[in-house]
Amino acid sequence: MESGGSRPTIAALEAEMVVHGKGRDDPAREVMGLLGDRWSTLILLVLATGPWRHAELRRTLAMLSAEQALSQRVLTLKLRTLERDGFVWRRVSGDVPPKVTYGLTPLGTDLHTEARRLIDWINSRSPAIREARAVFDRGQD
Amino acid sequence: MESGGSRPTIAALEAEMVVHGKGRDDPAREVMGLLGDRWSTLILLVLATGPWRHAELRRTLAMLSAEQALSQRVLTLKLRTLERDGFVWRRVSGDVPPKVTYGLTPLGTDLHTEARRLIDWINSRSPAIREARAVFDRGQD
DNA sequence: CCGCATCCTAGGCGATACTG
DNA sequence: CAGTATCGCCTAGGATGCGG
Repeated sequence: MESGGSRPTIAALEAEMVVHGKGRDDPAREVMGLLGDRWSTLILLVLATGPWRHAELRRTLAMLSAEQALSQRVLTLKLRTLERDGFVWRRVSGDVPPKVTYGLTPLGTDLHTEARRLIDWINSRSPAIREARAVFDRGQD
Repeated sequence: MESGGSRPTIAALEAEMVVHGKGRDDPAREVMGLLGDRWSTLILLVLATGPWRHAELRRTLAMLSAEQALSQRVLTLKLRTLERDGFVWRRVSGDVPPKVTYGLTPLGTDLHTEARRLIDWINSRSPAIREARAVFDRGQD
């Protein structure tokens, strides 16, 4: 395996591969993708305060995002993914009209805590990031 | 503001809004989106070992991802975004053929460290996540 | 070798309408 | 109220060819 990008560093990288995950269905890649999407981190943020019903959760998310609301369909999709991975639980009571409640599992609470650590770090660096952008844009004319 | 989803918890949420970021151009949301994409975390991983040239970096990324290589175009796009936000530097020497080298800035090194913390946590929980998926899929027939 | 322009496809996500 | 189906937009990102 020494024809392409052989380097002393390649050995270290191969050791890291396991950590990072290679496949497309790897939890690490998928969960990172989840946290990077439009709504999931915000959903975790709201559910961290306790259980919410679908419609109420949707209104609150719209309020917090200060943009337009997410569609009913998308909220269902996001919650379904979160539930599938074990971060969110779902409880149904009543039939018509249905009454569905969502909340964080212990695993979901932990995920929220971990994600918040990273988000807080990014926010702490946002002045530096904004400055870098300004410099970059100035150099690009 | 008391008609929609008013709750005791809404006050706590509004306090968090600032942390989480409201706008579309907020660094927190954008960087999380970056880390959630197909290649950026892997690029950080490789560049953490030292500076790399474009083509060599591309080959290595392809190797590590165990899938097909990312296109030249996409690598350039990703590196440009990373550079724009101050995580990556870019140095050109030579004209034809050009010789371009990329590496992590101190800020980029820190980002990699922070992101790794979250990725490591996810990996530590991947058995639980896989198990949740299995249970979920079984309940969905 | 590297970057750019062009073209194309898959998927994320919003809007709307309909069922139980 | 909650979920699903259908639609259509828009962006991420892959393939290819050109030019410096």
